[in-house]
Amino acid sequence: MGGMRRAHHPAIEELSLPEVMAALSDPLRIGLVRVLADGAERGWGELRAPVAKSTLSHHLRVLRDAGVTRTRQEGTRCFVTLRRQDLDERFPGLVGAMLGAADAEDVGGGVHLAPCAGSTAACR
Amino acid sequence: MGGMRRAHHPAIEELSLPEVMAALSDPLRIGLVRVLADGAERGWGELRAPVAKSTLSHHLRVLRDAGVTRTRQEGTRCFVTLRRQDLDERFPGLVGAMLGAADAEDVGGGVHLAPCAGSTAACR
DNA sequence: TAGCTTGTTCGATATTCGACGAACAACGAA
DNA sequence: TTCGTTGTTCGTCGAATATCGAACAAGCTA
Repeated sequence: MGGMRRAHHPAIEELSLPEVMAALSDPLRIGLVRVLADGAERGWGELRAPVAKSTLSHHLRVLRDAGVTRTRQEGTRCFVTLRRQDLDERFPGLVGAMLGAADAEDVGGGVHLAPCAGSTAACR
Repeated sequence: MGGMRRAHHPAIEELSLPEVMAALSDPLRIGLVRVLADGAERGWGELRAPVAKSTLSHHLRVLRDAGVTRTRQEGTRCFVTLRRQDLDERFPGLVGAMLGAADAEDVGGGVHLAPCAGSTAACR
């Protein structure tokens, strides 16, 4: 894909509380985190949100730079996961509390997974 | 004091997760919340932060508008409290987790209380 | 090699945010 | 009434953010 020379993923000790809070203060990004909350790895293209492709890319970058998600590249496509364990280690309970509140009021409900034409392993 | 016609305090049901997260994503504001974390009401003038008075007022307004703090006016001065109970009711565990993380890395350490020349009831 | 797919990056806007000093308003005190 | 105190609001600036469409780059595929 594009100029993604190598996505930077901050180490656990580099996670910054204000930066993580800021990353989690946008409805769309909260929606993305909710979609990833079950711990499963999701394909970039599986993610659906009511914004342009470049905007979605931007938000995923903010989450990645803050250390909230991890992006793995395989061939020409990307897979995203929530860094739940790292976050819980550094900021115990924070993500869980945020997710609980977000679910309760359906924050970022516009984000969801592609209808995933229920075939075999196509949807991972 | 100034044009503060009537500070608006959102009701519990009006609290917005993204807005609260945003309010808690600034180091200085996190510092203010930490200072108020013991539940005690603090005088505005007691609060010390390495910014201009107008900037401090701005940050306190952001916290108030988001529903994080409550401001009470008595005569010519203001008293601020953390709306811990309301926040916990709406977003269980969120503030606690944030405070735990903030304490661990001393986020907003530049904010503190005035040396409070240890007299009688002068402090509060 | 030529083309297709998949994300990223590049401008270009429009908006918001943090910070400051100065002016202002409300209240108590002299 | 005239001050002094206490915060808020205003106007301004530079930096950051959200969004979009277009261009681009890296890897499959034909």
